[in-house]
Amino acid sequence: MIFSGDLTPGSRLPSETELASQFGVGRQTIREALRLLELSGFVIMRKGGAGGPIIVDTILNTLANSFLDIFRMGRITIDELTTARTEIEKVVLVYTFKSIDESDIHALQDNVLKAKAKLEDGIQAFEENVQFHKLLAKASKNHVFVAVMESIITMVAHFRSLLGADLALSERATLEHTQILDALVKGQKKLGLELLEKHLLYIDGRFKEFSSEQAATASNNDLSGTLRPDES
Amino acid sequence: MIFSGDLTPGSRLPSETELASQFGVGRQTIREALRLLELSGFVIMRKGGAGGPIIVDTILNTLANSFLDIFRMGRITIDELTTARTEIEKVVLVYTFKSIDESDIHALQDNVLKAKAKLEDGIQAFEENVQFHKLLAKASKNHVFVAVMESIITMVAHFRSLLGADLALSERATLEHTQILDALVKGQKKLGLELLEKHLLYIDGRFKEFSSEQAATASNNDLSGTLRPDES
DNA sequence: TCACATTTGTCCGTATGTATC
DNA sequence: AGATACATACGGACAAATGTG
Repeated sequence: MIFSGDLTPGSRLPSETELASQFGVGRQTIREALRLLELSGFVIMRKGGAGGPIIVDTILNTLANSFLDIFRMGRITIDELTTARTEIEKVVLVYTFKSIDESDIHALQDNVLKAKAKLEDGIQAFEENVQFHKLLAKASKNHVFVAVMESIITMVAHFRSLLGADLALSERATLEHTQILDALVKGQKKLGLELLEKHLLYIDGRFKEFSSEQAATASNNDLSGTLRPDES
Repeated sequence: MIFSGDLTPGSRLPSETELASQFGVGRQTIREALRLLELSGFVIMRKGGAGGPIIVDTILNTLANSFLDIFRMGRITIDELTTARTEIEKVVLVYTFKSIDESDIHALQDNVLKAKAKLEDGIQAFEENVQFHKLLAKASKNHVFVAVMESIITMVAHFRSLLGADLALSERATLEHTQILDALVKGQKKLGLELLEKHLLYIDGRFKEFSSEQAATASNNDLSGTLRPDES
């Protein structure tokens, strides 16, 4: 029913006990089935009066968390990550140039404005800097690109968050985002691609510096993090 | 412990009852925790004497299933899928040319030989044709590319399996795989890229024919499939 | 602010099917 | 072929959380 669209986000399923009697099985069986749906990103469980299993759509989150698991297992090096990110984002940007529309541009402009406001207050615009690239992918209007980029960017953001704050980095990133957005608005495809490549090259360079510094100081084993960090 | 490498595939965890008493919780709580690990691709549950929760590594499978969920929800059109597949695979092939080694070539040769053997017997080499592209990605030696391509190819294969058998298509695919492999062996990068592009263009064209034919005949709603089809 | 109904979260005990030795 | 170990499933019960009146 979820696949066919009969159940859309916001719909509320019957309670566990009701589902159990409807299907003629025990509550534990229903619970594990609901747990599967929850982990697949199709429902969330809310306690209390108006609670119960509620249809949601957090599959992109689930997908990104799967990628994060691979990263956390140490099977992906920072070099592999940045290489793949750069190559794929370049390809996606070509389609973004083809398909971008007014609302995309507005969202991107809003993003850099918010980032600049934060920087004015002396705090780094980490979330906005990450979000900028997700918005770029969305503007390509290809859901596969969106899903892939969302996952890769999430891994990059996870790695970035492991390295403390860096106001200067966020400032430079925001500036370069502004330039890329400007090229997008003006339809300067070649310039936009060059700017993106330079931008990613710089960011990746800083990442590699960071990771070698970190490797030199301590053996950060990242066991403090939860398994499912952010279900926003 | 899985992330840090203390638990590697093949390790066996204590039984549910033992884990429950170790952590001071009930069995159902342990069961749901194990279910989470199972769905995340970290363990499988085996019944019987030497059974119990066993550490495995099927995260790529979990990842691909997440993508499949998005596809099944109808959020990805066949056009978006083939476009993204073509663009990303072209990028990956560049890295495959850089990093391919003897064992990769051997695996690819083995693949086309098996495919030809099947075709000789008059049966289509569906699995081998799919596997060829996964092997190409593996030869890039970039785990992000591997994960992304594995997922995309799985979606393509899922869609392909919805359209009945087609011996001629499999024959042509195998032939073109042979040519691409030949270019790889000889290091003819430009030729290889051209061959891949032509190959994907043809396959995608057939897919679009198929899907328009299908749309004309019946409203296939794909509800017969299981939620978690292949946990090989 | 307080009580109440609803629903999930967790627990225990028990029974059964099943794979392995 | 039988014993064993284990997951799977059921029913009943209570605690905790959450929204409503």
